[in-house]
This record gives sequence, C-alpha cells and structure tokens, in this order.
Amino acid sequence: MKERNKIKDLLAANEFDIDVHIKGWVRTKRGNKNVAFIHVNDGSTIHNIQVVADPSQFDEQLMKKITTGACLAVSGKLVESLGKGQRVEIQAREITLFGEANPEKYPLQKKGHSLEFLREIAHLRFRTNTFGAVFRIRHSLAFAIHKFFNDKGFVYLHTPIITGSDAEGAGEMFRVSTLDLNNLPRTEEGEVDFRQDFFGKETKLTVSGQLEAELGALALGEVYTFGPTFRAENSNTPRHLAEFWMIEPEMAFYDIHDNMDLAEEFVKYLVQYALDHNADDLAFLESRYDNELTQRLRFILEDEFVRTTYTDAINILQASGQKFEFPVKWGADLQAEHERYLVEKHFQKPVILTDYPKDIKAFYMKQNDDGKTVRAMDVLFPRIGEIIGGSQREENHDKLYRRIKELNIPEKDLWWYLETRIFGSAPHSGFGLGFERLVLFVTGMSNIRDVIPFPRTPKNAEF
RNA sequence: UCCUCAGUAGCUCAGUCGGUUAGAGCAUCUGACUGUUAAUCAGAGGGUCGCUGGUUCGAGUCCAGCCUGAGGAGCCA
Repeated sequence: MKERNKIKDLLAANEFDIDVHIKGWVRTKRGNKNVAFIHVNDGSTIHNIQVVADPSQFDEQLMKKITTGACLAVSGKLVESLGKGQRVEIQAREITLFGEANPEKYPLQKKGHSLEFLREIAHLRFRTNTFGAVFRIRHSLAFAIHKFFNDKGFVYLHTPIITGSDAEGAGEMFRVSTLDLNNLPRTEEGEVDFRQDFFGKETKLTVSGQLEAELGALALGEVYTFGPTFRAENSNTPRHLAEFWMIEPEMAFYDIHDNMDLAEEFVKYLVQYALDHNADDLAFLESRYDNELTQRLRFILEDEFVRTTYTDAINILQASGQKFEFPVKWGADLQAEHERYLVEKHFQKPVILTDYPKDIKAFYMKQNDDGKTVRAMDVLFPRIGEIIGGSQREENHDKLYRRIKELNIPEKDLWWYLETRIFGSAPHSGFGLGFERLVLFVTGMSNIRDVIPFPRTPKNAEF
C-alpha cells in the first residue's frame, strides 16, 4: 500500500514541493471549469486540506462524482497555498474515487444541521466537524484516564457486566435471560423458574462495578474499573443514558480525605489533558456551541476545590436569602438548583461536600460516630452539578451487616462482599465518575446523547 | 413517569380569523464565472402538512387519541 499522509501532519508541514498521498472524505467542492477546490477531511484533525485540481487534467465523469461525502485518494504535490485562507494545499496529480455519495440522497450538507437531526443519522454524524471533535476528545479523555491510573500503579480491573446480584442498589436493572418469553417455565408456585435459565438463576446487567472493585482493592491495593453500566430507569433528560460508561477507582488504606485528594487530582488531570491535546477541537466547540468553554475548564484548574460538609452547606443555603423552588432542609438531598448556587454563586469554585445524612446515601458508606451521617463525598461542578460521587466504605462487618438488615437488602446476594469484612478487612475508599458526564463538561455539549457514539435511551436503540 | 412546547420540501423554518393553486432560505439539478473559502450570479425540479378519527359546505389551521422529538422535573452517573 502506498504510504498515506495524515492531513493533520500535512497541515503542520514546513517542507514543500514534496509528493504526498492522502485519503479522506470530501467536505466541499467549489470552482469553475478552470479550477476545482476540494476540501478533504480524514478524521485526523478538525481541519480540512484543500486539494486543487485542474479539471482539464481529469476525467469529466470522475470530477462530477467528487461531491460532498464522497471518499477519495489524492496524490499530488504539497505546496504553499496560492490563495488566502489556508497555508498549504495539494496540487492534485492523481485522484482515485473509492466511494461516491449521491448528492441528491446524501443527507449531510455543507451547511449546519441541528443536533437532533444528526442524532437520527448517527451512522453518518461522525463525518461532521462537531462529532469529529467530540469523539476525538472522548478518546483523549478515555486514554488519559488509563494513563492517570497506570502512572499511579492502579490495576485496571474488569468487573462483570452480567451480574447475579440484585443488591447494587443504584437503580432499575435490565434482565438478562435466554428463556422463551412466549413459553416461560414455571415453578409449582407459579413463579418464573429461573433455575432453567442460562445461569440457573435470575441475572441482570450491572449498574455498577463498585462492589466487585472493592474485592479487588482489598488485595491489589489500588484498582479502577472503566466499563459500561446499565440503568433501566425511564429517564428522559439530557443527562441520562440507559447504557453509559463509568470509572470507579477503589483504594485500600485511603480514608475520605485521601479519596478527595485523588478525585480532585484526577479531574484536574483530565481537564488539563484535554486542553493540552485537543486545542483545535475545543476551539471549534467553543466557537460553535459554548463561548465560555475554555473559561469554564480553566475554572476547574485554577483553584483548590472547596471542601465542606453537607450540614454546613445546608446552613449556607438557608442563610443565603435566595429563593429556591425546593425547600432547603437537613435530611433532604440537595437539588440541582442548590448545588449550582453553592458552586456558581457562593463559593465560585468546584465544591466537595462530605458527611451526608445516612438515609439519603448507600448502605456501604462508612458510618460516622454521630449516628446520623456517613463518610460520603460528592464533587460538584458548575453547570452539570454532581460529577463524582464517592465515599469511604464501611469496613466494620457488624456495622455493615446491621445497615444491610435495616434497609432490607437481600443478604444472600452479598455474602461474598460481607466476607471481605471478616477476613482481613481494611479501611478503603472509592468513587464513581460517569464518563459521559465528564465528556459533556469538557466538550461543552448540552445533551448527553451527543457525546456517546450510539446513545441508548428509552424508546431508542437504533444503530 | 409528570409538566410544557414542537412535528409543513432533503435541512432550518414561515403559513394571519378555518376559505382560490401551501411559501422562503439553504441543499440538489442545469447554465454562467480564470483561485474559491458556508464562493457568487441566473433558472429549474422538489409536499401523504407525524398518524388515526372527529367537527365543518370546506381543515396545514379547530377537537380527541396515539406516535416521535426537545426543554424542565423526578430518579440518578
């Protein structure tokens, strides 16, 4: 195969009059009978390279088929541009058409499209500037997550996607079964007989890998998961997906303060990584969708996050004189409007709230001595609210067991979890970060369906 | 799941009080133009007005149900 030059490299080149060979998709073609300008994108960068062709040197039918969306290869000479608007261009010597794109049917135009329309053609929306930028940034962040943890000696642990535990407690679950829905086996009591199902028991798609990650941390020291999770909630919002990716680090010997330190360092690292590696894409998104984007990203980096307790936050909100739609009351969870007031108005910095009432948090969080609160921590960001939720975990078997009983959680599903508190238990902590929420924040996009390639939402599993 | 709004050409939208042949911009096609930058200029084609039913002499327009989408809320990451 002839060596292919990436457009990203050619646009940065300082050497001219060299032979180059590109392959990519046509974004626009302009010109007249004397000269044609073809802008080509190969996905390596948001920028296109301009190919200049003399129509008299090429087959008329070929030139006619070079339309927006067509895929082609161009060999030619890289030169300094004769026109204004770009630094370099390619004088075409040879053009090979790989795939034409019937302009009467190809849905993407040179002009802008609504994000809603592009969602309906998710198989083609990668070919737009917006989605090219979003998915390059998504990749960068995914890579940076692995780099961050790897550099710190964390072990990447793959937790199961199919789970037999119904106790993760994070939401409605999707059922996994090979039973014939039209002819379900029944027990003598008339219940569905899951003993005849594939796994011999009822199974679901995971809503979190945390409990399994804890098992790993209590041997490997520091682990993290990064994988798909599923929620069968009927949530119809720009912030929820039925299938999304989550990062869940879990660390032995970390208390809640170590946990907060890690969380803060982690998100700052990721934001900095995107600023360092995706400047062009961020600049495009800023100009197109969100003119405060880089300002908001720097807002994350500039200051230490404010750390305060839930109880203090309630006092601040009550003393604020601000009118809220929902009342501020100790014991109730904070609403989006409350979180935004704290971050955007009161502190004007990212905020980490700790020590929430135990009744609004999960069973596994470490109980404080006051009997009312747990060692939870939520990291609150501007615009999107809670981006990270975590806690120190309850390592005392008896306290944990009592809480499980209080909440009527089926103990038989958690025997393995409880055993780690009997054999060599250790203080440990962890947190969860919804990957798409992070991508949403970093790209400045406003709908979570636009930061995952193929969104799964209620009533939508196309593609 | 609840509340609000929307659905008219490939896309983005206008369509007045229910009344003649449903419009515009962009896109597409044809032509013009010797370097264009979301090129420009001239012309042409393009419609099951989301679906089903109802009211009416007459429905894109009014009513009901449903479907789909968006925003907000709840649930949460």
